[in-house]
Amino acid sequence: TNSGSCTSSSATTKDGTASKSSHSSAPRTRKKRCPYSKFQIRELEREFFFNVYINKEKRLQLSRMLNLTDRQVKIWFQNRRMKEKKLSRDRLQYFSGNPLL
Amino acid sequence: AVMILRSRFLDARRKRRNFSKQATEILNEYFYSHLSNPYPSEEAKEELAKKCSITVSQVSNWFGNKRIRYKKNIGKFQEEANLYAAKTAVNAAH
DNA sequence: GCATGATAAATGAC
DNA sequence: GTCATTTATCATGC
Repeated sequence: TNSGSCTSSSATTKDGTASKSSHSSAPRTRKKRCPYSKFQIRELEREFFFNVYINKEKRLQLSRMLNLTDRQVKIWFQNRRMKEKKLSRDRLQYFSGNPLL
Repeated sequence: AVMILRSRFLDARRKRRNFSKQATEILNEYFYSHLSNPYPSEEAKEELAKKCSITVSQVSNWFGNKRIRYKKNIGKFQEEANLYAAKTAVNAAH
């Protein structure tokens, strides 16, 4: 649904060394949250199912294929692991006090 | 039967239901009486969850949403803030 | 039509 | 690495 608005490039160009300037407080603008496409999610989920922890090598490969940064892929896996943990907790709580079991 | 429960669990998550009036009351009381530091500890969250009959995650969600939405538009919540400020003042007097 | 609860990217503490 | 959080977005209630 979203198309090309968020694809890669935005802040990745040369990152960092912008050191130049912005004196003291450089509250570098927080990167705007951009939802990933269905395709990106499918590929990320596929790899996650295969391996909850991803190699550096596969991470680079996947980031290139999906037009994401390695950092974004890394963060996605971290968040995805947290989601899995929360799902487990919720399942336990939901099915524990169930009258039909 | 298991499948029914499974599906029921799956769509029970994003399907939103408003909290009870009493629950919102309790959460707001805590929020506005800790306005300088509206970050309840894990223990406080558990107690709030129990009193509101909701989960700890739901308490965290509520405070996360409340903090950002309050910060983004303090004016809109001014009336509400005064209301609960007065309420906690009365409670303190008793 | 917004208010509200839940989820998805992104950051930072540790 | 985990994990609480911020922020925008999503989906629903009314």
